[in-house]
Parts: sequence; structure tokens; C-alpha cells
Amino acid sequence: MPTISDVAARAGVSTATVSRALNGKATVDPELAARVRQAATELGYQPNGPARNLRRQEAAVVALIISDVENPFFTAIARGVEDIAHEVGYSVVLCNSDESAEKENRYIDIALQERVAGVILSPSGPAAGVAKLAARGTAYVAVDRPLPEHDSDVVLVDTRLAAAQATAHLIAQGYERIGCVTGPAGVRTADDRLAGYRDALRTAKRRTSTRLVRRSEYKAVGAHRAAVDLLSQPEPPDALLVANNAMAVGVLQALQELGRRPGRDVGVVAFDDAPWAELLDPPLTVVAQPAYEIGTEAARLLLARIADNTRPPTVTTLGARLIDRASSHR
Amino acid sequence: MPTISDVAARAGVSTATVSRALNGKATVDPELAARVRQAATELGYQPNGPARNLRRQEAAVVALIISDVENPFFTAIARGVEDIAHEVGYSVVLCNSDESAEKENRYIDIALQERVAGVILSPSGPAAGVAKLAARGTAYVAVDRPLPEHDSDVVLVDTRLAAAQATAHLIAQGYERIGCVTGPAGVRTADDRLAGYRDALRTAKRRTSTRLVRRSEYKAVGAHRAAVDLLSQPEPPDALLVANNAMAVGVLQALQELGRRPGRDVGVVAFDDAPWAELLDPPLTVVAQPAYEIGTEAARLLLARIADNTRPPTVTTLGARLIDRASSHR
DNA sequence: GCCGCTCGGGTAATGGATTTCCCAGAGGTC
DNA sequence: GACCTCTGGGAAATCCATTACCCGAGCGGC
Repeated sequence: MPTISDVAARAGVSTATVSRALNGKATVDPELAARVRQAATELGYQPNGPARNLRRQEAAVVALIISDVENPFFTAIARGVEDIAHEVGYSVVLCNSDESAEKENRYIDIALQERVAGVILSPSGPAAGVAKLAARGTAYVAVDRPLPEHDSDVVLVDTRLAAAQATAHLIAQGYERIGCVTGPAGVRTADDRLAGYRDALRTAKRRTSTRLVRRSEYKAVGAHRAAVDLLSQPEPPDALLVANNAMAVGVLQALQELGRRPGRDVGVVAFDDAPWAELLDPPLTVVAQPAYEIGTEAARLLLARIADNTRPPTVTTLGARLIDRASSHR
Repeated sequence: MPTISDVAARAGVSTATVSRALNGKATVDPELAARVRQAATELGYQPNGPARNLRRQEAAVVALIISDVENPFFTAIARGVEDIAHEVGYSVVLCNSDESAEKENRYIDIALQERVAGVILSPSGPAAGVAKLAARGTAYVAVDRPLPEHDSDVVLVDTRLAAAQATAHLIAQGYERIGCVTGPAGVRTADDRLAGYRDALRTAKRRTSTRLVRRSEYKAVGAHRAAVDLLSQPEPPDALLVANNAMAVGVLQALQELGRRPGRDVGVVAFDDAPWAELLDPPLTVVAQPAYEIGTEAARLLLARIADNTRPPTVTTLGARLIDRASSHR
């Protein structure tokens, strides 16, 4: 409720001095500055953010638009972004696009309207909204998936390679007919994981077959259906590469229902580590992605770009790690 | 980049008319309104949020301050809040206080500065910041835990009752020495769950003993330590009530390491359902809290309070549901 | 002792949308 | 035909912090 003028009046100075003192800007007499701070706390003065942002033409806020708040992979990214942003006094607002291009667009519009300093997003598809960011000159960084049409800073995981390694691991363990349950066509990570899977089969001179591949949303239900479908074929796969955590839940449920034991009957490797992966029997072999580091790296790139938007765009690729537990052994 | 004056010039009207037309406010000639909208889209006009909020003295935003983004219980709440808020054109910004009073305070300050319309928070402790919200007349609603000093709208789960029921269930299954692993003292949900546990023992005329109770942070590591500690006593518990999801992970790890099988050797019931609970062997018996509904209810209360801050505060208590799986059977 | 520079701090312009106030014109009434 | 009412829309005030610009005092140099 109190404004800067109230503080100025109480401290017996001008509003300009209050502003300077509170922002530690120019040289203000220490004694005056103390008087100002005193008056501010006495009044419980909270600077009016909108007024400040209006004048500054920018808010010390970065928007983080992720496709699923309930996915631990993305919340770990959020943590990373938050930790870095806070160090330099930026706030992070988390927006959940739910894999919907429309919601994503809406949040981009809001970010633009609120004049945030920058945006980090995991684009779900073509991301029409991004053009607006570029047009307005707002800094942005893509994570997890690149932006097809725009070149910008991107932080990715070499997920194709990771998928290939995971598949090679299954081959090395003696599985013969390896299947793959991945995300929707057009989603880059889903396509890459499938491509990596095929790379490994080709390297091992195995035949690839579309009958061993299923796609669905990155959710448990879809993966459940896909797994049931795959496993009830005449020649079912004896191992599965699963493209994310939520899908792993669906696949493992399906195995349970069909009475197939992970590992012995059907080897399983899934993307994304989770605290509960070790609790399963057998424990789940996973491809652990460095989610937290994706977040910190993206935040650092964004801050650099906020400072200087003329830098050429960079692509940062982080590696993933195969954690070999028992679900990929007979 | 374009401002309202640019739109006004292009449409050949005044800025006042543009504002009225774009906000669908007063009576504007339909033909004029169309011309304005036309001009706005042609210019790619995005209203300047800070300017709008400055004038309106309020942003169409609600802040949601939760204590842990990585806890599915809280992300489900976030979903609920989001769904309701979006229906009426409000945006939700998610802030992660990490169970730190200081971060919580910081986010409250930011919410105040940005003049958000309302705040929903899961207070971690005494929540000094809340007094500022009350003083400023900003609407707020507490979820999961009540605010000791302030009376406000609150949405709770009858967690004491739920804990008692879960404990009674373990007693009914024939367990003799039931232990409890709960959260830190002073955290209301942790204390309530412990109290419910004791209620049930008392009702069943069992002796309660502090040697069967351990507290730790609401995290896996602490719970792991607590469980190891409990189970390596001379007379270890033969069943455990565990106060949240993350802790369940720690406890189950400990059981695994000690070679005790859930259910047969040590009965386990944990708070919060999770998709992976069914995948364990044996599947985990849980107390499912209606997290999504907490979110929707809190959002509805907040919106009502934004509309009218004079309403008397209400307490909404939702029930939890025991989902009986096999980890609580011998 | 005077000039000029520096430093601290005040005055006022600025950012852009909303909203109050008021006016012009259309339509209605007697 | 004169006057009143009602409606749509323009001019200008407003929200509040920041900052460009400017001024006065104090100090050093010659």
C-alpha cells in the first residue's frame, strides 16, 4: 500500500533518492541511505513491481514452460533452472503446457505480455509461439527438444546415442527380438530414441521390423496398451526399450498382467531414472538423463543471452548414463 | 513492441476506444471494434502487462507456493489449481519453497510486489510472511497444513483420521508391534499422522512406545536411516506406518537391505499413492490423498475470496482413502 | 580569491494501459 | 421546433518507480 513517495516523505528526501538508495545504485550518502531503509521498513514498503517493470521495460523473471509438471524429468530441470536463476536475483515462473501446443502458445503470450526477461521451454512440436519471442527479441532457450524452425540456444541429451547403447546392452545380454515403445511421431526425443534403437540393431546386423515398434503418448496408459499389443503377437519381443519413465510404469504393469517376468522373460530398459526403480523386483535398468544439469545449463545460457542477444546460437549436448540393474538380465 | 497508441492510430480511433474494444468492456460500436481488432492483429499487438497491472492495481495471476516440486502430491495440487484458475482467465505461477521458510518468505514478497490477485500456499512452519499478505489485504488460502497464527481459508485432509484407519488396518491384519516413521516435529501433517497412529493404538488398547517412532525430514534418506534404526533394535517393529511417498522409498530400501520382506516380515502402509506402488512385490498399501481435489477446492476458495475478502474464513476437510494392497498382509 | 570540477540529490519526464470525465450528436417528447 | 436524455467515444488524469537532466555546494588548483 505505501508508495515510494510515502517513504520519501518519511525520510525527508526525494523519491529519486529513495529509489537510488533502495537499489544500491549511484552514490548516496550512507547516512541518508540508512534513513531511507529505516523509513521503508517502518512503513513495510514493498516496491510496486508492475511500475518498476513498466519503467524498466523488463521483469527480472524467467518463464519456464515445460510439457508435464508431473514428470520428474521436468521437475528436476525446474530445480536446476531455479537454483541458477536465484543466484542472480531472477525469479522463475513455472508454466505447465501439458504437451498442448495451444497452452504453450498461451503461456508464451503471457510471458511476452509480462515482459519477462527470458523463456526456457521444452517445445511440444513446431512451437508457433516461438516466432513471436524471436520477433520481440526476447531471449529464449530450448531444452530437451530442439526448435525445428528457429535456431536458438538448445540444451539436449544425446538420446539417440543413449538409446543405441541401451539397445546394444540388451543385445549383449543375449536378447533376440528387441522391441521399442516410444513417444508420438514428430516429438523429437521419441524419434531419436527410435532411431538410436535402429542404429544399434543395424550395427549388430539384426533385422529391424515395424512389428516390434509401437508409439503412444508419453503416458502410462498408452504404453500399457502398446506393450500388451506387442506381446500378444505370434512372435513377441523378448526385450523392450521404453522411452520414458511414465511409459515404463505402463509397460511393467502389462508384463505383470501377462505374467511375464522382467529380465527373465522380457528384458526391459527404460529412459529416466527414478527413486523407485531400485525397489522393483528385479530392479529396473534405466538410462539416466542429467535433468538437473540440463536445467542449470539452460539457465546459464539464458542469462548469457539476456545480457547479449547477439551471440551466435549454441547447441549443448549432454550425455546420458546407462544404469545397469537386473531387469535387463535373464 | 507496438503500443496501444499505434493500434489506435492505425484504426483511426482513440486509445480509450482501443482499450474498451479489446477488453470487451463498455458499449463499443461493433464495426469500430472489428476495425480495432483488425489493427491489433495486423500489428501483432501484445498489451503491456506491467502497464495494465499498474493501472489495474492487480494482476490476473495467482501464486502457488509449494514446499516441494518434486513431490507428486504437490504437483497434483498444482494441476488442480491450474485447471480451475485457467477457466476464469487467471494464470498460475508455481513457486518452490523447498521447505525453507526463507524461500517461502521471499516468494511471498515477490507475490506482493507483483500485486498478484491471490496466493495459495502449503506453509512450512509458522510462515511469518503470511502476516504481510493479511496486512496488504491480498487473498490467500492455505493447503495441506493450516496457518497457526492466522485464520484463513484452509483446505486440509483429515490425515489424523486416515493415519488412525491405516494403523487400525495393520492391527486388524495381526501385526503386533507397529512403528511409525513420520516427518519433522512442528510440521502439522507429520504431527497429525503420528497422533492418528497413537489414537488407533490406544483404541486397540495397545501400549504406545517412543521406541517405535522415528522422525526425519520428509525425504527418502532420512526415512531410510529411521527405518534401519527402528529395525535394528532388540525388539523391532513388525509393521510400519510411513508418512509420505518419498519416505516410503527410503523405508522400502532399508527393508530390502536388511532382507526383510514387506508384508510377510514387516507390514507397510505409506501415505500418498503413486503409479509405481502397484508394481512392487508385494504391491504397496497406501493412504491416497485427494491431491487434485485439494487444488481445485483451494483455487475455488481463492477466487471467491478475491471477489469478496470479507467472507468469514472456512476450513475444508477432505477425506483420504486407504488402498489395501499386499504390503500390509502377512 | 576565483574558476571549474565533482559529487550528491532534487525536479520532472517517462513508460503504456485503464478509466474518469465530459462532450457531441442522435433520438424522443411535448 | 425546442429541450431533454441517452449513448458512444475522445482528452486527459492516473497508477508508481526509474532515470535523464540539472543545480548547488564544496573543494582543489593557480
